[in-house]
Amino acid sequence: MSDTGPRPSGENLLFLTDEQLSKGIEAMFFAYRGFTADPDRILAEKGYGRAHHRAIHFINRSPGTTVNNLLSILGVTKQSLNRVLRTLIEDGLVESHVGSRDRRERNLNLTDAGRHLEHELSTAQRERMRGAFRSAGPEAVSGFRMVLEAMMDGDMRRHYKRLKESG
Amino acid sequence: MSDTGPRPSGENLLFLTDEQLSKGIEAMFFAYRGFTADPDRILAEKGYGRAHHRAIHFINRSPGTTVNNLLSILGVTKQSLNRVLRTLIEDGLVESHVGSRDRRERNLNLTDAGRHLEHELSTAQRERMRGAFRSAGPEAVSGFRMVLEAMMDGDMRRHYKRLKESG
DNA sequence: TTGGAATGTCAACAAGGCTGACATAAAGTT
DNA sequence: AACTTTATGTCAGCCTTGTTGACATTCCAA
Repeated sequence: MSDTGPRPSGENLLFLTDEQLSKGIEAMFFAYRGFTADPDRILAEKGYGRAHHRAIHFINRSPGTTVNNLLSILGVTKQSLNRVLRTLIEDGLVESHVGSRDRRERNLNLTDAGRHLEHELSTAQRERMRGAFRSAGPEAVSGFRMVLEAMMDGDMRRHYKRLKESG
Repeated sequence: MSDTGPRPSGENLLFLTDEQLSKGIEAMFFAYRGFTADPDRILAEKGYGRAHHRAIHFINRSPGTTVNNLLSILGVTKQSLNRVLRTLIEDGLVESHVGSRDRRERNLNLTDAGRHLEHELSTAQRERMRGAFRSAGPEAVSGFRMVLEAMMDGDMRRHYKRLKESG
């Protein structure tokens, strides 16, 4: 269970030692820090946190989305999300309108101010991603996405693919 | 700044649209959720959180490490780390010994119980990583690591490489 | 011996998770 | 029409994990 030497996977000739896997784990940990670092700085200036960023990101990505859909993407409780949404609506970054087909629902959209902050955040994060993609090269980018997609839970992969197609 | 069509990078012929970069961003977000899901379940059963996991992981990776080194790897305040370390020491998962060269320092090590929990956590996380690596293939794994390494901040990349070499 | 570094501890606070309970409106079902 | 379910919002309270600030201790080094 915890031998250290290399061994064949038997499936596709991949030799995956615990050591190699641990390096992948540490790579994820350190990279995620970099991934969030730039938006975190911008958010901190304005008194927001990562939770606000996530809400803004996915509302921007699926304009008119409902609270329930956002809940299932973000994987938090409605109380948590509601606290964040309330401040964003109060601050005039997000608009909430009663749904047209189903009036129990709320359709969420960014205001101009919301789109402005979204752009600021996503630009910073994209620049980091662009730098990483450029320095690693196109083949690496494809591998990066394949591994990440394979690492997702089923529900999250569903959301990911849906957004990928719609985008 | 926000045009949508493809455009040349001019450096290595990579065409990186904002859309492609956004997909990379979402891939990171959803994949990180999967990355932490299995350890989170185990930790929750035992009343610990991710902060405990991180401490246990890096103490295991660098036995005898000091508090200061851990602080710089984890990027939190000593008060935050200390709270976590205190519970781990009280629970008998971590040992803290006065340093030999410098007796102001504390050398941190896992106890047998600590190693046991570490193994349980890392096995779960490695299995997820192994599955992702296998399904994506060896070239994808190499690309995955290149992109992640390029995404890190300088300090984190230093820590990452040091651990990679020592491992 | 004095200054600074490494560590630990106390207190207070905030963000952002969580659960549970309850309210309301709208839609669906019988 | 009556009832149930769904979508949302809200209140209260709790936990983890981050923060800052203040202060004590220990001990290396100049």
